[in-house]
Amino acid sequence: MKVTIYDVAKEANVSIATVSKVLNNSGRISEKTRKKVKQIMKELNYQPNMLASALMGKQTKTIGLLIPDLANPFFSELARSIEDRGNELDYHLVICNTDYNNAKENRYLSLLKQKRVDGFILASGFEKLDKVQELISEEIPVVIVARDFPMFSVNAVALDDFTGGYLAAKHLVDLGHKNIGVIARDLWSNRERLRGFHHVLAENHLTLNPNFQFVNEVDHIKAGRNMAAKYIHSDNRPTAIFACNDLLAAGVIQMAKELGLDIPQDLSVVGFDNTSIVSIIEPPLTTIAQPIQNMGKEVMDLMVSIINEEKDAKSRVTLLPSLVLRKSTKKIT
Amino acid sequence: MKVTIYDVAKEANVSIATVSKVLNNSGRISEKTRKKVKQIMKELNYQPNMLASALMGKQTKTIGLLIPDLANPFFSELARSIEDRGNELDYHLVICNTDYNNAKENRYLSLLKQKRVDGFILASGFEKLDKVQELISEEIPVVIVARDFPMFSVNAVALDDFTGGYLAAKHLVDLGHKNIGVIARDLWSNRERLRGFHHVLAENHLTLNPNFQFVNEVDHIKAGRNMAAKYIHSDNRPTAIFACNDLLAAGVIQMAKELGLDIPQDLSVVGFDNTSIVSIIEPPLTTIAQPIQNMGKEVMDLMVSIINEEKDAKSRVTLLPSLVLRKSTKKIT
DNA sequence: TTGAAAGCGTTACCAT
DNA sequence: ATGGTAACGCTTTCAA
Repeated sequence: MKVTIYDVAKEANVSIATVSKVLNNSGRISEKTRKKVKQIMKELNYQPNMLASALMGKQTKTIGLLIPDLANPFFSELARSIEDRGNELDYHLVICNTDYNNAKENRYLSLLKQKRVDGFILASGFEKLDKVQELISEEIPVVIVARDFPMFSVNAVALDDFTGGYLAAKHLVDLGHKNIGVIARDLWSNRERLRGFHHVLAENHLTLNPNFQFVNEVDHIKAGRNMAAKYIHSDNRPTAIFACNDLLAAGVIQMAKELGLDIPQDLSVVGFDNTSIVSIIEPPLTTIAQPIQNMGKEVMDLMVSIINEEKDAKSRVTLLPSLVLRKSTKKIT
Repeated sequence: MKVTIYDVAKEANVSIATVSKVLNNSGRISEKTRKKVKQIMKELNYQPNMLASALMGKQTKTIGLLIPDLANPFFSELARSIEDRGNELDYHLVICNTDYNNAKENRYLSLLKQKRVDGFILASGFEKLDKVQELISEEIPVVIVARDFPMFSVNAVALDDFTGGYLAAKHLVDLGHKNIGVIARDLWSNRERLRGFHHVLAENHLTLNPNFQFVNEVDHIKAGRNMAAKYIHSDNRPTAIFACNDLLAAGVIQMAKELGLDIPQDLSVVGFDNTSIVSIIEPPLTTIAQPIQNMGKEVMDLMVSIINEEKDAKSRVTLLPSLVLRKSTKKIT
């Protein structure tokens, strides 16, 4: 059967208190007994039961990660980088796919709370904030990542989406484009990107292509294709399209090519995220890069520092996007 | 503070035993008290502590998933499908990236054992099987997925890799190719695919392009590029390449195009996995499809049935790959 | 139908 | 330096 501290204690002729102390390097134990106990633990292949110690108030060393969709490269790369840092810091991740579905979000939150995770990293939509609010009032550590809630005080590491949109628009406008379409889902971050985008347009006395509207298909590639077709078939076809993520951009490029357009000659397109698929796309996609690795590290570090109460003030880390030039945009002639 | 069964019991004027019973729908409780207790639980917003109940021998409802790399589309899609099924069955997933590194694998195993996960789903390499063997002898449920261990009796849901290789070779040979290159990492599943591949070649008195050798870069796209360059520059250039995953194939296509070859006119390429990136590749990739959704469901179902001891005999589910024709292969002329 | 009490495997305080 | 023991929050007999 499972070996417990009792077994170790008996075998080593000490009390369980002593065993517990050598386990945690706490209290004062003579070098001699420490050696002996450790020895016995090896022999018996003793594995401490974390459930019991967590029940006594210690950490579970487990973080809940709520993410919209692991099959989306941006999120899987983000999850990967968070897990990497977690591993270094000895935390495990319970990863949950929410599909931006509020009911799923809430269900996961409540279930993981019952499992007493040490904290939550939220990368999901959470258009309804009440449950998140609840976590906070219960003093459960929460960090938001890749999703901003400017209206409400919570720890977060986010991208400066406004700047992202700004950069994209600036690049396109600098290339001489005057009729630009945008493709985006109706998410907070995208509204920010649009704000940045509009800012540049306004500076240049330009306006968005009037066919713009938010898309809502879950399959991003398909969404990109459909919206691209709509833009291309309209009687006032844009010369450039800014897609709010790389998958959308991939769809745009696909459809544009199928409709006989040359990228970037007939249509410039810039994506967002800089996931690993950008180099697969033909032509390689010019995109606004999110520093995914960094983001993962920052969010995990922030989480852990909150858990350890190293900082009581809420803090917010904002990372900057950057423009990565490849081959999908071109100066207008 | 945290509300426990004691609080609920007190408030409802019953014993904690009664509360526990209504919680688990066990024992016989009068409808009246059941109602009352449930009512109080609502009011107090009582959340049962799973740590405590797991400590008493109940399940943790958590499964450890060891996977090589979440940033690889095949694995993230697989993880996604496993998690989906887990969610339906009320299990959470702790996801760990192993990078095919045996030390990491073992470390995760031991840590998750301490957390008393109900079982392990292993999608990682595990070239050293001792720790897996150990799990089995400790009667901890284990299922292997997307990775076969024919030599050793363990529950598994795997792809018929031999058939996968067979299908790829058959397709290429049917198109008239006689000089075919292969690109693969040295993994068990790839050795099987090669076996199936060779089988077809032998049937047709053909032999593999002699420049073949296993690759081992971790960056698959890069690996595909490098190996493709090698094949293309050799003085006996293959007319077709079988890449053992889609990423590798993407690299091949990229490099081939950079070197001025037309796909599929000058070089046919078939991939493996049928991940979502295939439709982004130009031209769309002909590939051997793994039924990823199915695989995720099967593995989770198998896991749960083992946990619930619905089957004591080891079982092994083998799924069949299929050829998906797209535009990257062409009849030789 | 309900409740008392004995665990589950730890930690931590207080003695010794 | 070491050990006894009361928690932690729950489940599960066994009595009542």
